[in-house]
Amino acid sequence: MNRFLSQVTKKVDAKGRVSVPSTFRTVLTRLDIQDLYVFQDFVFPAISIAGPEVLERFERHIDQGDPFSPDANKMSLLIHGGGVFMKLDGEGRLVVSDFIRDFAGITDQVTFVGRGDYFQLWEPSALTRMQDETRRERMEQSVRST
Amino acid sequence: MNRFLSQVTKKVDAKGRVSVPSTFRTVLTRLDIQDLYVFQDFVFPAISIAGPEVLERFERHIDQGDPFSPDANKMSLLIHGGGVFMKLDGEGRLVVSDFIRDFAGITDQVTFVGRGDYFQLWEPSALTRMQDETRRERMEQSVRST
DNA sequence: CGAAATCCCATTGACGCCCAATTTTGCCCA
DNA sequence: TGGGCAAAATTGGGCGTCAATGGGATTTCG
Repeated sequence: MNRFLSQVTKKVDAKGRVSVPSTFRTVLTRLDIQDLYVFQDFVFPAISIAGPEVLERFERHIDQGDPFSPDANKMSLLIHGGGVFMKLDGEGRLVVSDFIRDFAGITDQVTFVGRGDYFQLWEPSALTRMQDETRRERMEQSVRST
Repeated sequence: MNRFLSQVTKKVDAKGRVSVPSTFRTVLTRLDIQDLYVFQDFVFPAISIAGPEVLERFERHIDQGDPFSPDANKMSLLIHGGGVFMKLDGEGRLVVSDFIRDFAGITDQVTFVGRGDYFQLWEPSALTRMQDETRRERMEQSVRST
């Protein structure tokens, strides 16, 4: 399969590394992605990881408008200031930098979450909390609509 | 990669210096930039840092109109009066002058923020506030559009 | 001359790259 | 169905290099 699915929780080692699940790495290989565009998600307290073309898409979006406008500047602040390129090491591990750690509230454990054509890094309990909340909201919606 | 990305917070030392992240310095070298055009940003309470050609672009922009017009004068006030050339020291450090300090509200910590083809200096909390605010705005946009 | 800006050097710490040990997984065969 | 194996994946750590930091020492300029 060529998309990112499921979720796995991994320990961050003493050097601050986590090995990316091999299933995810397989997808990366299939999509021919070496450089990872790692960015602070716009919606969740999580890190999103995709290929370079995602950044390029964001940039094209900015280029369409006035580059001096507050909106364009704010967008750039998110996608440039809130993003980095990273590589995996020889063993397929990712360094959990402060950039990642602080934004996602990650300490010694990371949950990898597939999101289709990209994946995310979550602080484990934050993910379950968000999922629970979402299920609850959907329940209430269905109740209302009956 | 040949653009400025990500964000890093650094301490200003006792002599008022901060070392520019090596990733940024690498980009500067790749773009062959020695003299830094350091100016007070037009949009944010932050300092923007780019190569000399950015100033030249601004000047060309002014030259296109009536040089005596209020607009051209105001523009010059910003790009000339609000800008200065600086160099890094031997170890790649930048002196945080009052020019920078006062405008960006920086005291003992500076956040370097990549902006694509240039980078910025922010007072750390001001940056996170702006980024959070922007994400919130984007959220509200999507909600409205549903 | 005094204060600040520069230059220079030493130490510390972080990171990339590599290899070894261990665990897990998939598969074949009894 | 249960082992047993081999391959793959994960994990831990060593080591060299480079970046970051702190602190003199020296020069510059008012």
